[in-house]
Amino acid sequence: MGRRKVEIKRIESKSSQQVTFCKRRNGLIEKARQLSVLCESSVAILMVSSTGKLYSSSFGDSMAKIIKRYEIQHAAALKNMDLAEKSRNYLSHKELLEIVKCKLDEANLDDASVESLIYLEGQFKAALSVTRARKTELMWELVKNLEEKEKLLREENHILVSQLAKMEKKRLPETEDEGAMSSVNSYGNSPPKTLPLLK
Amino acid sequence: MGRRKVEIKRIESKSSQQVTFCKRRNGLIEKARQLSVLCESSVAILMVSSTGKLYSSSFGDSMAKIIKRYEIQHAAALKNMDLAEKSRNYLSHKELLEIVKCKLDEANLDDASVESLIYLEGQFKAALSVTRARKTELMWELVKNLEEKEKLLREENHILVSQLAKMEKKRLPETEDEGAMSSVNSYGNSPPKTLPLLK
DNA sequence: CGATCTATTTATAAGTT
DNA sequence: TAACTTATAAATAGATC
Repeated sequence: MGRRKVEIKRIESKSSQQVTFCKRRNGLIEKARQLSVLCESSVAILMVSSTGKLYSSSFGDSMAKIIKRYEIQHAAALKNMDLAEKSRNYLSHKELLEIVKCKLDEANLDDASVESLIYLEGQFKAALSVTRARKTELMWELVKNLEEKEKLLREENHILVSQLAKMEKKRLPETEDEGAMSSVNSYGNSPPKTLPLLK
Repeated sequence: MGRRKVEIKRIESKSSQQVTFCKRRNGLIEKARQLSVLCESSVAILMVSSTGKLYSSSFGDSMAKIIKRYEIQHAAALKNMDLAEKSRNYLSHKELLEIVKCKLDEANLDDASVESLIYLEGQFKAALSVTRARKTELMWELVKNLEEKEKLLREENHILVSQLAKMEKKRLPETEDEGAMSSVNSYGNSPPKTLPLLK
């Protein structure tokens, strides 16, 4: 669209290239703006000229947000893998980085303010440990249950031992044998069929 | 450039909006490609539709490289600002990381390790996971121990109940009382002082 | 719906200042 | 060199299939 048709191939003349870059760069940005407005969408454009200069613009959301969005999407495939496991399997720097970025983004979608890297680290660890914390919690419940059972069983045992000792004494009153089973408390004579302890 | 002029403002009809998004998105991408080829430059475009779907394309360099370029540049602009002030101004974690990376660069870590901070963080997290795994492991040991104890205590109980039953019978041979404690196996007459079960 | 067509608008290459 | 002009290519809105 100009005085004559141009082939889409490298422009040899550096100055023409520069002019065209400038014109088309502006055109691209305007098109992006229009797309954003017309279609209620976010658009980000990054351009690096042949001389290495960077141009960027975004519409709708901020550049940071759009890029973050991209990275979340991009890392989505990796995010569910267990970090430690990946580590053990000799993850490359790049892959590990992807996972880490993803986790950070997950932990930080609302752009909360931060004061230090330690805070960030804390956020990160917290996010990481939610699932594990639940697992630990359940395990603790299990352990406590078992400990309770153990205590009850020991009590029951103790009572039984006492009863046995008493009966032994009745049968053989001369025995002075005591030791570990020296009973403390006595119960009624009828042997308990089952102590109402376990389930 | 169509049958009639359109104002650049939100398209009300969702379906028209969708059609326009699709057409102009393709147009934008083609323009980006042309700019890249004509002017030997790199161009990246990210678009998020109103329905939240992400579209991206890049020409020249890879998306990752272009974004990294942007982030480094962006961080460079931030690196001289006061950290605390930036914090107050709702710096995102990502931006903070950029600053830190910059600082690391300044501190002249060699160029290849621009990402070393994030990498280290990843490593750190991996280490954390390992620690958690160890904790879990120990907990499982604990659980298994407790379960073993429980089993042994139940056995012991069972034996004690049997013994009591036998003695009861000896004293009151006429009793036909049985029930839950009806014993199965018998032991020697001497009551066990302590069964060698626990610790 | 999505692809294709075409009347128009828009972008821009080259020319001009 | 950059800004303005203009002839023309390209993009696309709405229609049609």
